[in-house]
Amino acid sequence: MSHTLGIRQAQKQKTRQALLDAALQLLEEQSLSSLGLREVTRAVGVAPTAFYRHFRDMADLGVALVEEALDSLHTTLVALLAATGDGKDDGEERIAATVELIVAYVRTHPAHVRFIAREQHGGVQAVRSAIGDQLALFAQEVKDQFAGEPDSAGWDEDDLLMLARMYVDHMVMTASSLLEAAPGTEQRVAVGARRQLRLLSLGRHHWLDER
Amino acid sequence: MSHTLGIRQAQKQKTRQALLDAALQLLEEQSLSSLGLREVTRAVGVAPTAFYRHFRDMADLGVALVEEALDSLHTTLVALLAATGDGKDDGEERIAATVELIVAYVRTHPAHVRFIAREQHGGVQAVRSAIGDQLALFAQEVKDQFAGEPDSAGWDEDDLLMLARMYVDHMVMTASSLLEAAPGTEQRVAVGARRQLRLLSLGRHHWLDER
DNA sequence: CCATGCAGTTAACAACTGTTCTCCGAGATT
DNA sequence: AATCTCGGAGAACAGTTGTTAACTGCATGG
Repeated sequence: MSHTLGIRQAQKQKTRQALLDAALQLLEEQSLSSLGLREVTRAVGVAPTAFYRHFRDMADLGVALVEEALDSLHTTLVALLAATGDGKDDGEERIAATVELIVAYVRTHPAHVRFIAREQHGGVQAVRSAIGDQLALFAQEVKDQFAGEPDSAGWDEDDLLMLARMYVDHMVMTASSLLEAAPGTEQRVAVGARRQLRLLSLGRHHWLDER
Repeated sequence: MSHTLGIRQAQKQKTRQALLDAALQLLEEQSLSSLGLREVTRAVGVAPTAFYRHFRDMADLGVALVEEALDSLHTTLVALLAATGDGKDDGEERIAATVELIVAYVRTHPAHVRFIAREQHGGVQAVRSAIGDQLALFAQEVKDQFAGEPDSAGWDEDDLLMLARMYVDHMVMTASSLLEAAPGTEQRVAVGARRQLRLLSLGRHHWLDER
C-alpha cells in the first residue's frame, strides 16, 4: 500500500483536514449543533459548496472529529497502560504518572479535549453515540489491562468493567477540569485528581474484604 | 409580603414560565447555543419581541433555566441528606436509598437532567459557570454533612471536599446515564451506580489506614 | 495526447435569524 | 374618572443560513 497517493487526492485530504481544523477551532466558543456549514468554509477560505465534497452535513463532520480526537486520546491511553502496567511500581507512583500524562495531553490537545467533553452530552445524536462507543471501547482496554494484574484476582467480570469505566470517566472529567481551570490553577486540579485516584485505588484494594 | 401579586404581574410570570418550559422542551434535541429566540416564542404562541420583556437574550434564559433546574435538584439533595444522614444505617442501605432517589428524580425531571448534563460543558459561558457554581455549592453541603459523621474523624478539610465533589459528580453522571439508557435498561445502570458508590465508600473507610 | 473524472467555483433561491421602532389596550395609580 | 405603565403585537430591516444547479480547470488513466 501507500504509493504516495497522487497530488489529486493529496489536495483533497488537505482541504478536508483544513475543514476539520477550522471547525475544531470554531467549536471552542460554541457547540456543534450551532456551528454552521458556511461558517466553517468561510474560515478555511473555500466556497460553501465545497463542503459537500467531504461531508454530508455538519453531523457527519462531527463524527469525523470524534474519530480524530479519540484516536489521539487512544494513543495516549495505550502509552499510559504501557508505562504503568508492569505492576512493579506501587500505587502512588502509578497515580502520579497517570495524572502527569493527562496534564501533558490537555496541554498539547486542548481543542480535542474541549470537543469531547462538550459533545459527549451534546445536542447531536450521532456524535454523542460515536463518543459513547469509543469510550466504552477504552473501558474495555483498561479492563483487559486490569485483568492481568495480581490485584484483580478473584474479581467479577462486571466489577472489573465497572472499575475501568470509573477510571475512564475520571480521566475525561479531569481533562475537562484542567481545561476550565484558571491559568496557574492547573496544579491544584492535578493534586485533586491524584487524591481522587488514590481513593479509587483504596476502594479497589479492599473490594473483596468482606466477602 | 405576598399580597396576591396583581393580575398584571401574574400574567407576566405566566408567559415567562411558558417561555422557560418551551425552551426546556426544545432543548431535548439540540443545545442552548443553537436554540433561537424566535423558535421559543413561536412554540409559546407569542410575538418574538415579547421575549425581550423577560430576558435579555438566550444566554439569560439559559441562566434562569439553571436556577430552576438546580433548585429542584437541590430539594432532592436535601431530602437525600436528611434521609441517609442519621448515621445509623450502614453503607449498603444508604447506597440503595441514594440510587433510588436519583432514579426517581430522573423519572420526574428528565428534561432538567438533560439540560444540566448537556450545558455543564456546553457552548454558553454564562450558563456553564452558573452550573459550576451551583454544583460547587452542592459539594459544600455534602461536605458539611460528611463532616458531622463519625467516619470523617481525622479527615483533612480538602480531602472531605474532594470526596463530596466525587459524590456530586457521580450523582450527575448517574442521572445522565439513566437518561440515555435504553428503555428497560435503567435497572442495569442502577446496579452499576450502586457498585460504584460501594467502591467510593470502601475508599473512604480506608482513607486513613496507612497514615 | 486526449477524453474523462472530479475538487472547487459562481450565482441564485427561499427561509430564517436577532433587533429596532411604533403602536395598542388593559391593568394600575391617583 | 383621567392618567400613566407596561406586556405584548405588528411590520420592517439587513444578514445569515442550507441547498440547488450549472460551470471551470486541472490531474489522471487509457
